Amino acid sequence: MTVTVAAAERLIRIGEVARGAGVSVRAVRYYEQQGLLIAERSPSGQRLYRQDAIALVRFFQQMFAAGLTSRRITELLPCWDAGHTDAGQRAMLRAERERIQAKIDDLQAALDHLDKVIAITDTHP
Amino acid sequence: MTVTVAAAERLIRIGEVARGAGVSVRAVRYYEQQGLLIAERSPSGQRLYRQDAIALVRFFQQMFAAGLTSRRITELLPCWDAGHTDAGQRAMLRAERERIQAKIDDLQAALDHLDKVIAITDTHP
DNA sequence: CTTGCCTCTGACGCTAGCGTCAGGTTTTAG
DNA sequence: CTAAAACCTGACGCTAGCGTCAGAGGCAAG
Repeated sequence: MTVTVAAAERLIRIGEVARGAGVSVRAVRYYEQQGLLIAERSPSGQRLYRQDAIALVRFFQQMFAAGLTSRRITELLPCWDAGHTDAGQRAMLRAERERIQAKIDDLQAALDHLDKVIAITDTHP
Repeated sequence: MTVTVAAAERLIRIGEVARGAGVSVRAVRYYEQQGLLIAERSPSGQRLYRQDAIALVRFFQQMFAAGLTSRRITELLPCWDAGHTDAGQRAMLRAERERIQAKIDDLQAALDHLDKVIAITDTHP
């Protein structure tokens, strides 16, 4: 039989989350407003986060950079921190994966294009 | 001695440009407003383009997808269709190149991240 | 001539992820 | 105790690449 002793995790405030993840405080509040990041509240109303919130915010940034909306991220969060995933969510994961791959290909093509221009302008000053 | 006979190029109207490049008519007008695409005008005021305008619009789309603004594209256009490039423009070209490469790397990291999640949700339904 | 499609010039709307003030409370350092 | 720093809730602003409607003119076909 296993006894779980809750290891009284140290909670951090919004400023620490923001600095830790390299975003603004405003951004973190925005994530909460969008339902991405639920925070506990201190008696006085201040937001309290667990340390892994920092990693989570970094993850949000990465997904934003990949072109996902906050809406999509909320829909996919269950795949992330819970074991529960239904068929629809797995399909969405794959769809986003394909979108990102296509975007990478587009960017690579643009890069090749630019490189050709650079080669011309360098040999042809 | 060479005599150049101007091969009376057939000019096309905005609709044909838009359909050819797969964008909206509104988009083409917007490009003109941003100084990306200069058009002749018919006596009645309609825009007239050369056929290579289609390829140019496709190029704009590619650069937009790569994260360049219309402003940047106008600044870099001289590198493109003229032989004239100064040091500043070549530096900007390289800077944009680096931005795109960094973006590709970020997207690849996001893709790898998503793939790990997909692997977990697939083996762990 | 008129029907129907294309084009024109404004000009306002939209989205998404925040930035940025305003005005007030809370926590912390000295 | 007090001042600074951090936090709170609204709420408006911003950017960029268009979408979209309004109202009016242009152009080939039948």
